[in-house]
Amino acid sequence: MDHRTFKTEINEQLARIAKAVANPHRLEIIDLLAQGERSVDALAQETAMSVANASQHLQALREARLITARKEGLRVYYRLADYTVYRLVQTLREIAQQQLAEVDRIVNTYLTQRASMEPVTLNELLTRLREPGLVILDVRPALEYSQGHIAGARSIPIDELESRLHELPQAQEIVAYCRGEYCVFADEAVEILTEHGYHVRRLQLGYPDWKLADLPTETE
Amino acid sequence: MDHRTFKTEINEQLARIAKAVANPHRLEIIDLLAQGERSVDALAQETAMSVANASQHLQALREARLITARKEGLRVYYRLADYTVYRLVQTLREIAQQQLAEVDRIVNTYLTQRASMEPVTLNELLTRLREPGLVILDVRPALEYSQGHIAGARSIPIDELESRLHELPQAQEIVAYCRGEYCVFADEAVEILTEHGYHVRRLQLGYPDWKLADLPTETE
DNA sequence: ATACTATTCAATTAATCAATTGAATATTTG
DNA sequence: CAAATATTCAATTGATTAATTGAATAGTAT
Repeated sequence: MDHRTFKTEINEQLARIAKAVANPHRLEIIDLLAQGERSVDALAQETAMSVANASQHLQALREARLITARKEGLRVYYRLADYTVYRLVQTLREIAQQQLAEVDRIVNTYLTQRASMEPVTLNELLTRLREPGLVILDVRPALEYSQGHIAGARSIPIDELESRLHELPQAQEIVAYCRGEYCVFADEAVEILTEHGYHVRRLQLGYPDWKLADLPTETE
Repeated sequence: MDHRTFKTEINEQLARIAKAVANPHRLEIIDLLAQGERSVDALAQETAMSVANASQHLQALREARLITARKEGLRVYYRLADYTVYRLVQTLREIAQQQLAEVDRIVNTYLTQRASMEPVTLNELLTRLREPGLVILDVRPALEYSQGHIAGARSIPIDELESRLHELPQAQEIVAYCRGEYCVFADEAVEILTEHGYHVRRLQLGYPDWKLADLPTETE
């Protein structure tokens, strides 16, 4: 029994997964794929990378079996190999938040309104899902909403919010959410809605966290 | 509001944590530190690295704020900066097991008896903690046992087990555990004890998983 | 058939990472 | 004090990673 070799080989497999996510672009790609399947050029655009570079990063994730692909015509669509792959991002996020002062500094620098907003926890929203006076507002792009969203949520993509305010009843409380803890769409929605006199709060996490917690979702 | 920059900076911090654990030696170091604080030369020995190399890897973990150090005389002792850092290893392990066929292949190659042994889950052991006929056997080195162990466990380090069999009542059921899912001490203990007619099963995970689940622990 | 398009592949270059080496630093002992 | 020791530091070397570039491949439309 060669323990040393066993240990080494096992830890090499664990490191293989860690290496695959040890790059900021690849983390962002996983985050986007957790919203729903995406083509290479869509991912490239969203992450401000060249198609060739995005493709290389996707091959790295694929080598580690974290994503899978299907081809349709000219396009290749990627998705998470298993939804639990998103747990890698979650755990990294939680540990980084806990251990790195830089995370707070970055959040406080860019999201200056967050300190004054009490977010809604997943659990709180779960208990209020059937509340008649509550609007759950998904401000991600409509495609993402249709691929999966919190049960009962309605969709107004952030870039349409200003022009579609009239669709939202001012008497109701709104919980806005988007892609995850570091997605800014919901922060922007809270700002806009607050300026227009709405009672609105941001959901603390995002759709992938909700889904991964096996809470009620819908697709369109 | 520069979303692109915010996204990039946040993901760089997440990647910083991932990079720190994206090395097999560093994963093993975290695993060992989860058993309790350790000096550099002890870590170097256990991981079959030079002291200089171990020290370099420790500096990498330290840069990512995953470990902390205290000095005592000539020696520097390292520990996890927070016990939840072990969650990185747990998550990587779970995703690797789920996504990489290589993990099963490696385990089946080196731990050939595992397929025929039904392990005890943490939950099952928790419900049986006060069972009078059950012996919980910690087969890690005695130092690790003293730094922290499952409440009510007794210690016989694996390298002393053959010579101390007489201390174990053959009429009782034994649950053996060690450092974690890929620690082989408990497998070896099961083999030895089974050969000698004991009724013994391995705990599925190890002490750090037990501790991280906030289940009852003791120190000596 | 040609032209266009989405993606991958492979090569190149620069940056980063890992192991080793030996010196430097700090502590302990006789 | 000198000698021994545990660890870190810094430099070197070789390996790996990331971005870019342009060619190759496969699919679609005319």
